[in-house]
Amino acid sequence: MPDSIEAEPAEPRKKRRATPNAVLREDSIHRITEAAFRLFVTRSYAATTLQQIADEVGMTKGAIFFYFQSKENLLLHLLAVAEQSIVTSFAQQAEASSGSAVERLVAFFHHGARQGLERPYQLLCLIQMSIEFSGSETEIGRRVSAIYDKIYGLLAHIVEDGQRNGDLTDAIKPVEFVAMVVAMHDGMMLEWHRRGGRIDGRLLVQAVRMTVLNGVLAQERR
Amino acid sequence: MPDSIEAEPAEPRKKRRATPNAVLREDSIHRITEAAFRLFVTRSYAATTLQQIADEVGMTKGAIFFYFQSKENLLLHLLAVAEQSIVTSFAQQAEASSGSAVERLVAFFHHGARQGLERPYQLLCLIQMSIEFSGSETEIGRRVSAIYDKIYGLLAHIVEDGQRNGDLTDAIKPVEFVAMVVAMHDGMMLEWHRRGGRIDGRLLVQAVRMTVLNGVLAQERR
Amino acid sequence: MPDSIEAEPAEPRKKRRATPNAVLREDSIHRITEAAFRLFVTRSYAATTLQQIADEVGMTKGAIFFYFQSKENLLLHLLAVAEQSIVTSFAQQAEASSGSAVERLVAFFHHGARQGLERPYQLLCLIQMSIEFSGSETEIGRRVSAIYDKIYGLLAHIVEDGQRNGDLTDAIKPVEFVAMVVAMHDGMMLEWHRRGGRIDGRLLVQAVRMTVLNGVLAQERR
Amino acid sequence: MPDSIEAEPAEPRKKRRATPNAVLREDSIHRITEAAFRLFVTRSYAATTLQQIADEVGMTKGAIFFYFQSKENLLLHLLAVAEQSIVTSFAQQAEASSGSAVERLVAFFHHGARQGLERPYQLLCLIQMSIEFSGSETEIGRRVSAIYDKIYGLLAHIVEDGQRNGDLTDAIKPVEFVAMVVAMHDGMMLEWHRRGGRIDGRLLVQAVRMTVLNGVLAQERR
DNA sequence: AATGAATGAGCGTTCATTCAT
DNA sequence: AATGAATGAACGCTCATTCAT
Repeated sequence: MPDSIEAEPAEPRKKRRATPNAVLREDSIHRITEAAFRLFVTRSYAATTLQQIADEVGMTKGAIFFYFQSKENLLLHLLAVAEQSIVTSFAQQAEASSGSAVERLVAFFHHGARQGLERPYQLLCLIQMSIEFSGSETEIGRRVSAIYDKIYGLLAHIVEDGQRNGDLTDAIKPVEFVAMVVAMHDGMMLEWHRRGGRIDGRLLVQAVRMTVLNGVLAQERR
Repeated sequence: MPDSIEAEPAEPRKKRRATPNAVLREDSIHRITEAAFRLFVTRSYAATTLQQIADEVGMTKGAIFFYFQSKENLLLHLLAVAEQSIVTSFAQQAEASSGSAVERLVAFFHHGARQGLERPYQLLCLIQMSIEFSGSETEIGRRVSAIYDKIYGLLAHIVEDGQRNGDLTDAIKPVEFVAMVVAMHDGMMLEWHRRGGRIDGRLLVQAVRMTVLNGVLAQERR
Repeated sequence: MPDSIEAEPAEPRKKRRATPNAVLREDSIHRITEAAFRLFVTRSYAATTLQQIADEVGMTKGAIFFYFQSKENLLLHLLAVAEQSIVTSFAQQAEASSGSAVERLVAFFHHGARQGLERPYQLLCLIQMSIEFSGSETEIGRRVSAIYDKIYGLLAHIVEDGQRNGDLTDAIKPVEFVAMVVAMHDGMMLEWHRRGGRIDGRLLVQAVRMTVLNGVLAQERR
Repeated sequence: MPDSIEAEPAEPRKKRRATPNAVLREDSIHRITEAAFRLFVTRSYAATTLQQIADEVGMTKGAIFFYFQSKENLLLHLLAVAEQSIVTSFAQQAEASSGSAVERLVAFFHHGARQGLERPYQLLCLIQMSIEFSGSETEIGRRVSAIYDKIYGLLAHIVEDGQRNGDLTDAIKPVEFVAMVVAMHDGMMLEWHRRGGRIDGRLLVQAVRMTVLNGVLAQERR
């Protein structure tokens, strides 16, 4: 049950006993969430209708409004879920790690790759919305920005450490370094999605990792 | 007049010489095209209304229908323009080039960067639509795929040359190599757009180019 | 417990004595009734949702359906309550009265004023619904008309008596006389409600009563 | 053409020549306005759907949105029209009048009665909305309040004059006096509407006027 | 006695599109 | 060459209503 970790939408007015109702509730929320992740990623938020989501899960639009109070709120829920299972979990891992900066950067790519394979739509949802709402002064725009700022912050920390220790080349300034790392990470995910599975995700990750570490020049030419 | 090269929409009812009318016509098409590029990129195709485009250029929706016969057709026109000024021009340059594979790959990044700076919305439009319509079985989806296949083909050619010559490491298979190059290129553009100008485009390009060439490891650690 | 005299909705499944349950039942019905009176008057029937009523009394919509079987039925209940406490009580009083026609007309205004002060929403509900459903061929429309016909009948009786006895001027025909009395009575209540308490109800009643009795011309000008 | 005096909704973006289009425009606006007046009065604003209005005028809902941008805006337009043809015209008349206070009060009733006979739905719309939105903190609520305040002001002026001159009894305070006049005026209109034409409007007006002037007591009883 | 889940009809609104002028 | 009027399908959303528990 990878998704809907700690789903927190629309608290019911009263206590939540472990009744069949509570189970039904969690299940419905989970199914709507899953369907929304997939559709928002494959057709964009604006082009996805609630009817499509409802059809997918075999409910009516009304059911979606019962659990989430609006389309926007549904997306905000998805963002919270995705942030939790992707960003937060990486943050915890990065904090706990005692590896070098390079190891932690590689871990970032691996973490992304693993998430991308296990719950591709969560990661892609984050990326997709960061494009669809980039710079938009809506609540969603602000939420997405906040999530990305968190990622930037985590990576900046690692990069500064690495440059201080001499693990990473000083030739690139931290801000651009971080931007580049995110660019490669997101670009990789999008390219994988664009190819619609007609490319081996693992090989792509490997290619990106090798390139980031060593560059593309053949050994002898350096 | 960088945009609207080879505008082919809405044949005028009578053949026209370079009358004032024809000039007005070109100008109207050009203005609509520019506005559409910008809006489709910043708000996505689905979320942009023809009214917004019409407002932007001071015309009515009817005028857009007069020149382009549908919203979809307008986007197809944008794709043709973008393909022309970005892909085709790169193809010609790559063909003419006598440099090494690495030099030609670097040229790809530089070409993208130059386009990104000169007409950011054209390049971003291509990328954005490749996401918004990835895998969609519409005419637009097919058109976008065709353009990307063209890019993949051009790059594959360069990479194979490079690996044959020993310019590029053999450690990565051509398909994934190309995917990686496109991923980095597009990721870079998106990250630049995401930051909304709060990052220096030139520095970002430089960071990506250096990393692609040499990797991130400090010299002594290799 | 002024409201909900003769509550007749939703017969309980089993005959109940005055058990705690029956008390709870009466209390719930009473609270729903009160809230509905207030909301139907202040926001109109059409614009009031059952959710708003439910929120007001701290129950769920389901509870309302348990006691009253539909929104329409809830309003019919309100009308019955209002008719009982306003029209019927006035009828009894008018019947028992041995005063002159004028005294009984004044009593009508005073009765209305007293009801208006004690349970303003019941009286206003009647008036409001007579406007909202005037001439509508629904059950509610017919119910409201019946209530008003009862009022017209009572007043017509008094007026005819008064004109026969010479208490009231013959210059006005009974039907229009009654219409005028009701118009003034209801208009007064509405004006008081429109002013939202920013006017002294007692002074307004006094002004209307004096005018109805003596007119507005200063004594010496008559 | 009683309604739509100076209709000012949705200014077209460009110049308005006296083309057939402009005529069409005025006609469509006029027909929608008329239908809306009637339906909002007979079924209330909340209970009237735009579909009903569209059906009435043989257009689609979209046409209503083309001219008025929302249901609320349509009502605001109605209020502006009604204010113009009822309140403003009375204000001009009252200003120009050189009669006594009593004559001007009678003129108020006659003005209302004439409006009520010529364009009953405009006057009733004002009254109806003053009930439906009384005290509501919406734009409509504020607009309606402003209109009523204007009426209160006009009448207060007349009453104060009258009491100063001794035309009107001093026994009633101006504020309550005005409230009473409005109450009788509106109550009369509502009663007439409530009876749905089953009563002679002229006789009702006469009854109210006589009562207001002389009261209901027979001459000899005073 | 009352709830929470879910429905379905219909609402106000949007928007690509058509067409007479 | 371009507009303004109008459409119709579909959208996000609301709400009275049903029902198992």
